[in-house]
Amino acid sequence: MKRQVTMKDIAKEAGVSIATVSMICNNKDKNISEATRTRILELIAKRGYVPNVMARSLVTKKTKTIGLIIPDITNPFFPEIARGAEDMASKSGYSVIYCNTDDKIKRQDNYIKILTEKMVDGIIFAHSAEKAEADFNKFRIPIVLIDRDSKADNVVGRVLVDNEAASMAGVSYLIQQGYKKIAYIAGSMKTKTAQDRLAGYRRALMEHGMPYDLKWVKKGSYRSQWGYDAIQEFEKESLSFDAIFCGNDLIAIGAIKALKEKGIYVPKDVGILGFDDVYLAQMTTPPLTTIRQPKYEMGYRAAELLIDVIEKEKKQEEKKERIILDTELVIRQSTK
Amino acid sequence: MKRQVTMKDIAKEAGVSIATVSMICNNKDKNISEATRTRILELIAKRGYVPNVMARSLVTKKTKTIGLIIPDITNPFFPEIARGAEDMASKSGYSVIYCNTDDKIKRQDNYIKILTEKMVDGIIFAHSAEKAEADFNKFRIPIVLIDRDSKADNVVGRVLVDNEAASMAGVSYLIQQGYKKIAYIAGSMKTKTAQDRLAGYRRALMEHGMPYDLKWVKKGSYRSQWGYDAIQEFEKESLSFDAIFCGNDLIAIGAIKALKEKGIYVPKDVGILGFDDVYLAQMTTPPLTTIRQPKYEMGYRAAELLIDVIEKEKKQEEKKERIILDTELVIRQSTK
DNA sequence: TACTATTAGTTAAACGTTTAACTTAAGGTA
DNA sequence: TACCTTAAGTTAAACGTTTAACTAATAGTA
Repeated sequence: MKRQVTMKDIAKEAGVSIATVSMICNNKDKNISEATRTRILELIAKRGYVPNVMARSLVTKKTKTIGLIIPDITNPFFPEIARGAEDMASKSGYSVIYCNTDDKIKRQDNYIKILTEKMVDGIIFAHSAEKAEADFNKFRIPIVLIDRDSKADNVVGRVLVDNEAASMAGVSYLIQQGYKKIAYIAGSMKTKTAQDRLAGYRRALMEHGMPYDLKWVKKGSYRSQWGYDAIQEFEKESLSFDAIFCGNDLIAIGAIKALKEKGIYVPKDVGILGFDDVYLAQMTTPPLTTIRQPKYEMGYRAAELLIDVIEKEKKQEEKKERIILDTELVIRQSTK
Repeated sequence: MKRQVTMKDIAKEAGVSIATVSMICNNKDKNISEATRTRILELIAKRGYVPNVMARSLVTKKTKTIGLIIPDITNPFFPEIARGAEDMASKSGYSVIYCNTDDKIKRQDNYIKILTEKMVDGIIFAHSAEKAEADFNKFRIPIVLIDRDSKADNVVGRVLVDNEAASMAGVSYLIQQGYKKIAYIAGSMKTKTAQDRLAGYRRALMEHGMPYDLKWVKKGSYRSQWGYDAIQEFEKESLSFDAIFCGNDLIAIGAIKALKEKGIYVPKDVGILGFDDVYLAQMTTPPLTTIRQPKYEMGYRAAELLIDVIEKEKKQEEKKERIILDTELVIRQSTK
């Protein structure tokens, strides 16, 4: 591979100093004559010069790169978030390094270390709450939380959804539709979202004067296999229900599959309510009634917020934005 | 934010030279006494020193970062690939920057430029063939192609699937099941995959002495809306068929939806064969018969190959690996 | 004329590492 | 004793930029 063309080469060939070339590249050209400016620019194009970002970053301490730490890109909830973040980032000239943690603290810590070393300018983070509260002090860079809240106060912002209110609205809808015995299959309780959704489920029941009983809630993970398995558990305990609120759409899909195998039909025999409205949700039979989260927007706004902080170099203290995005109950055919 | 702790700080505090610290950090410590070694290591831990990768990269010309250029992470075919690549990369201490091109040449070129500037050590690339052949000469870094082949000869490797053979096997299966009039809804003809799958469809028909007629093939995009629309087009032309081979699972799902709305049932009235075996495929009603691609493995192997080239600094000429992964016909319930 | 401003640059230090070449002291060998 | 080897470092250049501080020449002004 041929050697990279450097500023030095350009400067030498043009008979100017390196600083002149640098200034032209960075549009700090108030003190450069139009003639030299175009001459240098042409030379740059001709020689195919591209600036070395390493060298630049070394002095500016900005890498124009952000990190995106999520549990698993393979979970259909996350690609849209990632896409939103990437679209916004690239619009502002940033690249994004993505990291899958599987909600494992160890992987999470490792990525934090790596991203710190790589000197990313900031991080978008859907963190696991496995340890009571993540230690964000490890970060010396701005971080914005998505999807999952945390009490940690050294983050510059959050882009969330009101999981409790959304769940409450969803379960209330179920109640209004006449469902009497509503079970809840929760996702991983390691996440704040699962805790909030449980709280919403509970509040909906209470406010409608219906009993809240932990017998009717199963706690597991956010995978469709868990939805499938949870149904078996309910059956073992011979618990009967006429509707199930599921922690996310994947769980809902697994549950529907299990019910179908037992000859129980949705929504005829039991109603199913999902959460997220992933792409899949409209493709299943029956299409899922679910609570939509604006996933793309979540990623987009998070990147926007983060980049804003980075560029303004706001102190973390200054302004901690908390953006709450709207959810929407999407009524399809898994409920009557 | 506090200043980064540097090697200089460590060296000064320990009363050694910077070079000593550097050598210890990089395990080039043959000439370092065990005593100093542990002393420095302890100091590093105590002060929380992390090396500045920018500075290092500036001299070594390695960033331990690779790029992943794909059309769209939101397309369920790609997350698994991305995950495979990321898993392998992080195992070897590499990070991955991901880029969505939407198969737009302009975005593609832009990312190539950015990744070059950021000095990634290599690129994994699912490229669009919109322009006859992509100009990989823009790259001064190793690149491995995934999913879509190209005649370009300045790539260090490819990880592919034999789309033609796989399609031929799939369509042959359809024929063996007794289907007589098999249509094909193709994805974007900008991609080599779509072209190869068409070739396979054609060969299957020909080798079984069945007529190949372009009336029965519709060319569009890899989105489920296209599958839906293609059915309307067939109807307008009042073409009848008893099976459809779809360019991917998304198309298949869209087609099934359109058929269902017209009261045509799968597989009773028409059989449907998909491609990819995305997660969705087993969740739909009916679950899709489809040709599975080893997506995770594709990403994993591509990263493995790329990193191998990077670390060995093989010349591009030396060894151009072409890895062909096995596909598998997964028979579910969308065919009889 | 003497002074100030403006234009169009240049100089050189700094960013935090890596690494080839050198040094110095102690120990071994003939 | 004189010479060689080895261990345990040190020195200094290099990587490719950015940027604050400086300069030199010309134009404008009182």
